[in-house]
Formats: sequence, C-alpha cells, structure tokens
Amino acid sequence: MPRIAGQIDQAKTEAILDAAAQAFGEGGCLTPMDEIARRAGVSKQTIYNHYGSKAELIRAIVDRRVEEIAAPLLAPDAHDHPEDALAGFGRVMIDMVIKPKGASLLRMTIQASDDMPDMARAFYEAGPRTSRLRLSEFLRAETEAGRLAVDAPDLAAEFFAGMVIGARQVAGLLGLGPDLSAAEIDRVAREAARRFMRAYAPGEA
Amino acid sequence: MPRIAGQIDQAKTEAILDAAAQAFGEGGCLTPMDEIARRAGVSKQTIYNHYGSKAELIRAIVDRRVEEIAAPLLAPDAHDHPEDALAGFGRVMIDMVIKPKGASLLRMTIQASDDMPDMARAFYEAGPRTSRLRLSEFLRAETEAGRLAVDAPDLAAEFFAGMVIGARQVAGLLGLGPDLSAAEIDRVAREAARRFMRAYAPGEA
DNA sequence: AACATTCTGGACCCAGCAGTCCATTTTTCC
DNA sequence: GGAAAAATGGACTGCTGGGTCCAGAATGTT
Repeated sequence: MPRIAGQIDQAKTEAILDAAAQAFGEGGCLTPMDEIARRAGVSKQTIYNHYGSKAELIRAIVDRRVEEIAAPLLAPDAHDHPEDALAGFGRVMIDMVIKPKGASLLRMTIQASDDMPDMARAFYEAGPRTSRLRLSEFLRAETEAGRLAVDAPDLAAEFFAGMVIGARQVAGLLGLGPDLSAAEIDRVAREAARRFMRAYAPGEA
Repeated sequence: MPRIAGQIDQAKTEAILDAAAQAFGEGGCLTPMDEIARRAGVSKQTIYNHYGSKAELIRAIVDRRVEEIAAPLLAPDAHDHPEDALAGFGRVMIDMVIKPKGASLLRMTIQASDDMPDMARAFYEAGPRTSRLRLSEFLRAETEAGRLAVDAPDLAAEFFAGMVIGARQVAGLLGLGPDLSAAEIDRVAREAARRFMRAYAPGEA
C-alpha cells in the first residue's frame, strides 16, 4: 500500500484548519472556500478530501477551538484567598472574550447557528455553561468553608461572570476593538472580585 | 401633479419595514428579498422604489428599532429606594435582551457589521452605551446623596448591567430560547439589585 | 376623460460561490 | 523503477440571490 493513509493527512489537516479558522474569523463564515484553499497553500479539492463540506469544516474548527479555549478556564484555586481566586478567574474570562481567537469563535458560531443549531448548543455547553458551573462549584465550596455566604451559587456565578465580561463581548461581536490593556484587565478583574466579596460576605444577618 | 408623492408611500414603507424586520429577525440577513416582498404583500420592485438596496433597508430597520427599543430604558427613578430603582432598571434590561425584537436586532446588527461598521457603532452608542451612561449617572447621583458609595460609576454600571444580562444575551444569539418567565426575570433583577446594594453600601471604611 | 405616477408580477441578467471533474504531477511505499 | 494513492489547478456545473426591465393594471389628479 503506497502513501500510508493518514500521515501527511495530519499536517495538511492542521494547515487547512488553521487557515480556515483565521479566514472565517476575519471575514465571517461567508469567506469563499477558494480563499481558504489559497491561504492554506492547498488545492480546493484537497480540502474536500479532508472535510466533506464547508459545514463539516466549520464544525471541525468550532470543535477544536472550543476545547482549546476552554482549557485554561480551570476552577478557581481553592487554596488562595477567595478574592484572589476570583480575580484570577475573572482575568481568564476577560482574556477569553477579548482575544481574537475567542471573539471570532463566538462570532462564527453565531453565524452558523441557523444551519447547525446542535453545534451552537454544543458550543454553549462547552463554553459559557461549563465556566459557570466551575465557578458555581467553587462558590458552593467556599460557602461551606465559611469564607463566603452564597445562597444561590448558579445565579451568583452568573453575576460574577457578567460583571467581568460586561459589554465587552457584544462590543467585540460588533467589531469594535478590545480597547483594554493587560493592566486594565487586571484592574477590572480585581475590582469585580472585591465587590463580589462584599456582596456575598458571610457574617451578616 | 398626480399621485402626490409620499402619501401612500408612508403606509407601504411601514409594511415593508415591518415585514423585513420580522423576516430578517427570524431567518437572518440572508433572507432573500423575494421573501420580504412576499411577506409585505408587495412587489419586489416596490421595495426598490422605497429603499434603494438591501443594505439601505437593513439600515432603516436598525435605525428605527434602535430608538424604539432604547426608549423604555429611562434612567432609574431617583425617588424610589435605590434598590427598587435598580431592580426596575434591571427588569427593563433583561426584557430588552430577551424579547425577540431586541435579540433579533442585535443579531442583525452583528451580521451586518462587516459591511457597515458605522452602523454597528451607531447601534452600540445608542444601545448598550447610553444605557450604561444613564445607569452611571444614577449611581453618581445616589452616591452624592449618600445612599450609595460608588467610586467608579462607569465600572459599577458595567457590573450591574453584566449581572442582570449575564449569559442570556449570548444564549439568545446562539438561538437558544429565552427560558425565563416574567417571575424569574423579576427574581433575577431583584437579587441583582440586592447584591449590588451590598457591594456598594455606604458607611464602610 | 386624459394623464402622470406608482404598483404588480414575472421574466430576466449577472455575480458569487459550493461542490465536481479531470488530466497531470507529486509523493510514498514495495 | 513502478504502482497506488493523493495533491494540483483550473475549467466547469448548478444554484441562489441581488437587482433590473417591462407591459399592463391600479390609483390618483386636473
């Protein structure tokens, strides 16, 4: 058997995926396949050899990006002071939303959600949903440890996530730049954590 | 001069705009013009008599919807207890984000933001931006009156808006239903207001 | 009644783009 | 070197959808 199937595949597959992710991120899902091929330095036919259709390609991008982006979003570290743990968690969330990779992923998913509602749901579960769950778990644990007084962890997690993300997500979706430096990210995350601690401080009737 | 120009216009213009807004809201901006014509009970040519192109039609929809939707978002009433005022404001924000009109408007604007960045910016200024500003103004006034202790009103406004909106906005953009009853909206808004008050309560070092 | 204007509906043109086909070249294994 | 698989590139198909054109009908004005 010549050309052991699936060895060079891997390399080209990656190249195609990267090029497509970048192109779709910049120009939206309406970017023609010819351009993807051009950017990937690959013939159009080759794309169709690896991915059967544009829809499958998009799905592959979202699938990969979702795990890659959700990875750094670990549960807050319970060994820190809760305020520091929250601030760290907040920083990662802001990063996720602001960085081109994260922003364009959401953009793509929204655009494609009409034709593939299942993918949209999968994205939501893997992304926003799990981040809230992890945060909610953390809040519950801290409450049990007496360092916080959170009665409704899910809602509180929603609150904190909303605080740090704010309008930045929709601004990004509208193509309005990030306009937030690393220092500002840190400041926002810290302040959100501080205020959240106050809102849920234990030891009040 | 026969057929005084611009009288029957008005009625048809409205019909077209309504039909288009609904159609685009449901199926996205990719909905064909033929369907708009069909829904409006109007010939395609007539649409092009009123609006020169699809882009202009979209722009007209966004322009009208933006003011119509931002209208109920008045500044919180300073005569109420601040917590009640905030809760009321929060309810309106959630409504805005959840209701089909608001959700589809944002969706449309995002989809069209590639081709018309100026419109996207105008939407952002008229929508999210002004709501934050009004809230921020309110917080500043309440702080001066000694009922709150907000040091950074803009950031605090961002926090509160984020709390009430949370992930509901992106869920809506992904086509995942509202799944929030009027009672739940009220509960979320109240709880957010309560926690916010705690976070920014005056009289602490 | 005569006329200007708009509306209708349906054919029509044209561009862009997903996806296919194919003759030719390259790669990799035996 | 030779055969099988895969890649190339470029022509090609087919469809969708924006926008136009036009002949005739409807609606008004004078």
